[in-house]
Amino acid sequence: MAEKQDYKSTMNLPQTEFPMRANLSTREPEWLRFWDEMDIYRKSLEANAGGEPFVLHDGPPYANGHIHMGTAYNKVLKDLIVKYKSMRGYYSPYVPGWDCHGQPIEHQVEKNLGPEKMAAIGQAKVRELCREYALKFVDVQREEFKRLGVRGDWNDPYLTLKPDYEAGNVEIFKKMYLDGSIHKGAKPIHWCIRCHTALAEAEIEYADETSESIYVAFAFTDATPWDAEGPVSVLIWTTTPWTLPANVAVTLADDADYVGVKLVDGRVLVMANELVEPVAAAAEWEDGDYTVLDTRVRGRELAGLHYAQPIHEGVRGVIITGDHVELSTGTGAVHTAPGHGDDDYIVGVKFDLPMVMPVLDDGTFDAGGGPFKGLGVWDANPRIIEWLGERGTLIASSKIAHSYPHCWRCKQPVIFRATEQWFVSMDKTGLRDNAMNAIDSVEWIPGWSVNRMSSMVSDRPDWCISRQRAWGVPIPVFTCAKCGETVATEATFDAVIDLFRTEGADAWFTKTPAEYLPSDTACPRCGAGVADLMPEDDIVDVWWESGVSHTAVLDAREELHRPAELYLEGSDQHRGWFQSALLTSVGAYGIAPYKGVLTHGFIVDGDGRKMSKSLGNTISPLDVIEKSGADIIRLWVASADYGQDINVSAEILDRTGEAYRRIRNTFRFLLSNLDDYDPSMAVAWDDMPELDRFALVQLSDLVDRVTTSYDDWRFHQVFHAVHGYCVTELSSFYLDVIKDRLYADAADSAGRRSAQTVVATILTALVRLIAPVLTFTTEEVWQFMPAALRGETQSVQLAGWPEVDVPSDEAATLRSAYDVLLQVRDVATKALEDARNAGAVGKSQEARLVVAGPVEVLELLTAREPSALAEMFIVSEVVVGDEAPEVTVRVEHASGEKCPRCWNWRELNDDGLCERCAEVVNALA
RNA sequence: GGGCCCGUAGCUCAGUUGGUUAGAGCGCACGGCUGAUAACCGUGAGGUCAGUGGUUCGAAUCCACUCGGGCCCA
Repeated sequence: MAEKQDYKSTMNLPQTEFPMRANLSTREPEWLRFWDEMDIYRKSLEANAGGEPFVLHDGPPYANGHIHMGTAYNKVLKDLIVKYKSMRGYYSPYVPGWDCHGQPIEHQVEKNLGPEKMAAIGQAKVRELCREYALKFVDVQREEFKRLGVRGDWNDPYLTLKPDYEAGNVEIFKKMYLDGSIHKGAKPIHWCIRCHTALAEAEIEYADETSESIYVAFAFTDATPWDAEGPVSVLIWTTTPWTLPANVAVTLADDADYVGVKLVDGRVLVMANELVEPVAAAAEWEDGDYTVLDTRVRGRELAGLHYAQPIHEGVRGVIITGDHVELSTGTGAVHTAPGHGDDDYIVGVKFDLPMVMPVLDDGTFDAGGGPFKGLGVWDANPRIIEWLGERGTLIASSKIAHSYPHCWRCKQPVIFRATEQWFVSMDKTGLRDNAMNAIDSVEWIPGWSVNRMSSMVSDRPDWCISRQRAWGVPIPVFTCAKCGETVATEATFDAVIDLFRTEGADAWFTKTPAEYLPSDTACPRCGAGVADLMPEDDIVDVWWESGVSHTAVLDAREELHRPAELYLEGSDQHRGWFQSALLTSVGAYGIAPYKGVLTHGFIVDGDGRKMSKSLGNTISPLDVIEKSGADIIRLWVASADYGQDINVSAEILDRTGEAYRRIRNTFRFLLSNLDDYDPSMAVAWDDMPELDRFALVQLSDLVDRVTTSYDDWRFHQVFHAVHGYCVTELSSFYLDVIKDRLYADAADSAGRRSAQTVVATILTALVRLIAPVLTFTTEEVWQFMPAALRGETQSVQLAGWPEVDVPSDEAATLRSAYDVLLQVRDVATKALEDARNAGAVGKSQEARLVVAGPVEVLELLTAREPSALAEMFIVSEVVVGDEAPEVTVRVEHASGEKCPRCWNWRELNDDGLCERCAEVVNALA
């Protein structure tokens, strides 16, 4: 026992302080302090001050609530890219931002206050509370993002509520307004009665709702082909009875057949031929209750006929035709109220129909509601049905369950209602075409993303940018109190830009225009002076606000530039930020705000289902950090293919943790064998054993593969390449093989130093390759490295990118030779396993191998030293045997005795050691 | 209902222009080692490539449909 201990002390066994257990949740914060103290963000910029710039422009998350898996994923992916580019030498500033305005915050503040207090305080006070609320969550999220290891200018982020940013909105508005892209118009939009506001598409949620379903007969006042049969009406179907007061037309399908259906009371109802049966079923007509008359005409033949408006006495409506008429439901005759529907609006414009709008902001009817004046639309529904029933024009009535739009905040059903709004016109100034062209100039990752963007831009309606709320940036124009004219000129815009820049948008609500507009400002129509100008009440859509960051941030900050190299967000932003940024940039400058756009999928659970509280399948990144550490999240981010949805579950995180430990242990083993190493001991390529050269070839190939994967934005392949390399190339092959040399050869022998040279090369390359991902762990590795390997470089983040050069001709030869040798090794390990199971050997070092095989294989083997083969197979002896069609390996017990020091089987010297060990031990003595 | 996208072993991913018994790593089972030890090495078992039907001499790869899922829109 004592003797054994002695030999152990003569060996160079692995030694390192680098802990096997990561204990990330407590150690990571220490590295955050370390980086903070050295100001790593500034240092990374200074280091690449002369480098080509790479600007990844952060899309601002909404300053509301804690981060979740999706925001964590997004930020880590960005950080990974920024750090990679930075290590490649790019000047890569990263300025995080937050979206601070908008309805959700205002709504939350409103909820906290309660409706009474809310009504009692003024707009300025509301804005102050909203600001406090937003800033609070900026702080919360900032700390959470930092904890993930994300590097950026956290001390000076961009906030959409900052005065400079608010002024940026006006700069873009000015350009687009003066170009004629922005106009005021009436248009049906989603309107929330409760919130008294227009809602953007993004603010709408669809949910099941039960509505009235009614069939109503509109009596013709002009002659029809069916007049001989009795009084003729056109039959319409609607699920919104309250829109009937605004009816001005009935739209038919141009090409469809329409028939008259005669009821037992003699009335004739006109409807599409193919919908007669469904209508009969809905109206519960029995077979004898109705007759389909022979006369049938195309929809277009009825166009121009008039009918009596169903609600208003003495008013007439007109029959028109349109493309949007569906023949799958209803009657084929569509009740048309241009103020209450998108399709209706479009045909209304086409046929120059009046836009009747009898519904007020609060959802009640004005005089235009006729008998229903003063009623709210939902209350009016049953009354209207009753009223129609009394007049005999109600043919059928039932309930229908269908998907209906709701306000995303108050969850109430919304209505379509025409109001005065501000719009960005998609076509008036060619914005749509210009945007489509700009899309072509951008690199979209993944490639299909361009389809999605193109189809959305080509299909989208004009962009309604006004909101009737308090918490935001005002639409920066004025209205003449005398004549109602809009006043907005270069001079007024510049004055507003100035005002916002110096005092913030709050000043819009606390000052009068006379205080900041040029004194000679006057209404161009009636000549009224500045004292008669009223600031616009509406604020601008938050998508507009975040969209203009290309100007408010990229242009405004010295370290950034426009267009940015990359925008990176979830795929929902094709309709959100990617688009609002594109439209405002193309509108103002004619070009896209980004050179590249990377989109990732959504975070879903292990079964591919979306995460939701009701499903109970949510995972919080904060919990994962607490339990496992941020590097586990970062490794998970890198391991998944973002081109599709990204799964996360306890099992997936467990697997990720296992992969992490494998990588960490590989680093630990590399470190532990460099304890006595210094770069001055490095062995040159020409002096290395072949195996070591091959290891460098493998490393060089890895660097190439990983670099290409990063450059191609395929980060999951970075993970797979690095992990696979640790497991296959290193742990189970090279590192296993060189243990004998590292442990048993003399500490300063050429063989050991050569292996250490390779180990050091692998370590310093590998730690850089994975540093963008495992930001904490690689820093830990960096700080545990022999100081001389680290050099002057304080942090792995400043260490640059590895280059491992190997002579290419020799590398090619080695690759092909080892391709075969490793196959032989596979056969050998299998044979050893069989021998082990048979009880013939335990450790492979107890074995002697006899290899037979095809002549070209035997040639490869005999060309190498038997000792090199024995080393590679980790056995005591390898003998090249006879030629055979297949490679076969016979396992025999090694001859000689087990050397008590190195455990190889050898002829032992008198001192009981093998030749090599005797020499080493003697030299030590 | 429409647009875009996804569905390969328990998990994460490879699968070149369609071409032999579909691969890797992890996990799992079993074994070894005890000088990487809450480590390390080896062997093995796992897949009607979501399903159905086509095109083809041949399909995980092309087409259609169905099912399941995601984002966006109605």
